[in-house]
Amino acid sequence: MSNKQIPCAPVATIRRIAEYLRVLEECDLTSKEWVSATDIAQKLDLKPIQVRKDIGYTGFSGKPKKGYERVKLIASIVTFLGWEQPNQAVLIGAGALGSAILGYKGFKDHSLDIIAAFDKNPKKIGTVIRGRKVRPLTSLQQVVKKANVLFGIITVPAVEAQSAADLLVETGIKGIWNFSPVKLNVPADVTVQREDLCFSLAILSVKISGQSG
Amino acid sequence: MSNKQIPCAPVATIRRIAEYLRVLEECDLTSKEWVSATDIAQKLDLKPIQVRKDIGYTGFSGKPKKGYERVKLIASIVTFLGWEQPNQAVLIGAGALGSAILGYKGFKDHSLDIIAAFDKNPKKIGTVIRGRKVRPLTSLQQVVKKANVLFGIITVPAVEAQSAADLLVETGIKGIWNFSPVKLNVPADVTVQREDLCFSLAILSVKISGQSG
DNA sequence: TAGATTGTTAATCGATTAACAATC
DNA sequence: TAGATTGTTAATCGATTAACAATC
Repeated sequence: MSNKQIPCAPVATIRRIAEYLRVLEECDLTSKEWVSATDIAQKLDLKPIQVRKDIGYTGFSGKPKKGYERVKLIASIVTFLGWEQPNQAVLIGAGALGSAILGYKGFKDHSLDIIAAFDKNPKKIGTVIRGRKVRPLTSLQQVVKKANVLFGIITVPAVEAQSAADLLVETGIKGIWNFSPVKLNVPADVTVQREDLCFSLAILSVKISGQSG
Repeated sequence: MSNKQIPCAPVATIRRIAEYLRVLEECDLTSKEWVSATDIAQKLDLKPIQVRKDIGYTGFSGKPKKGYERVKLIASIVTFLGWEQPNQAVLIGAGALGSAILGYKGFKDHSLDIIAAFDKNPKKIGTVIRGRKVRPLTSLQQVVKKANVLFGIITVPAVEAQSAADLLVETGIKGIWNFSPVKLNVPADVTVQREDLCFSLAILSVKISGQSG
């Protein structure tokens, strides 16, 4: 009965699960062997029922009265997120934002390893940014094939975003993390995660102005 | 009858409306005086009914058969988003990410004007990043009061995020754009927009791995 | 006029929340 | 044992989609 069908988790659930992982690794809870949905919910202003439902999507089971075995729950979430082994990625666009992302230490905790940076600007090629040598786009295909690269990160200006995406698609990559303010055109089997600051700014703007009304 | 009650728009609607604005300003449509929901939907892979419903939240009305008057719709969206006048913001944390945000040209199109940058590092104070002099946190209160600052942007490391938020709350600011991987503790009347890369990474990871299942 | 398009009201869909039996 | 907690099944809530009358 353990091969129960687990339906695909909603995006909101995935976000929360990533947050549970962080809470479970916080020092407040590291001393506990068992953690309940109530413990987690309290730290995040959520309702215990939601935490339980979310954890269900990972396929992990707790024990009535005790809760969830902390270490095993962490392992289950890590598996659910696909963060067991380091995941290789490449980055296109070694500008200010690209550099910031290359330098972000936090990704190590999420098994993300940006193995190479690419840029079309000849002046940048060959320079070293955050420990990675910047390479020409012509070597993208080769690098992706050689390492087992899971997805590409696009941090180029708007006008160059689509062609960067096209190059990534050409390599056979199935995921793109898009930091440019452009809706990319890609085949249906390629997943794009948009990180468009304009949207967040819009939400914040409306919420703030709405509060006075 | 024009003082009809418009309910608060869902977050997903706000995101899409920001995207409609971009489409309406694209060269493809600038020649058109009238734009229909179908026109917009087609450009974004959405259904016309959703576009019409969303536009309804802005309070703007179209004309049967013709569609929406393009220039007026843009104006209505800009008002809805609170982007009529430049909105002042301050930024705390002049590191790599902070610099990238300070240098992002696209914000001009969204009426965002980051008027000042702050940092606690004495070595950074006084230096100029992307045209803004970095100031000490002790002058935050004064700068916020003098200008009409709408919100604060937090780009400090995780451990400093909460104290940065506390300082912003102290100034009376009602909005925070939080780029740190920390859930901030703020009063109920302060809006926080989280920009946690870890969440997006989680979503992308699950979607990619899920595709093979 | 006929057809395209709007905006409203109703139906559907999916996510969140509640209720509750099972249980260590 | 009694009480806390899980996981399932049902109810509620809100967003999306459909249906359709109104209209330029």
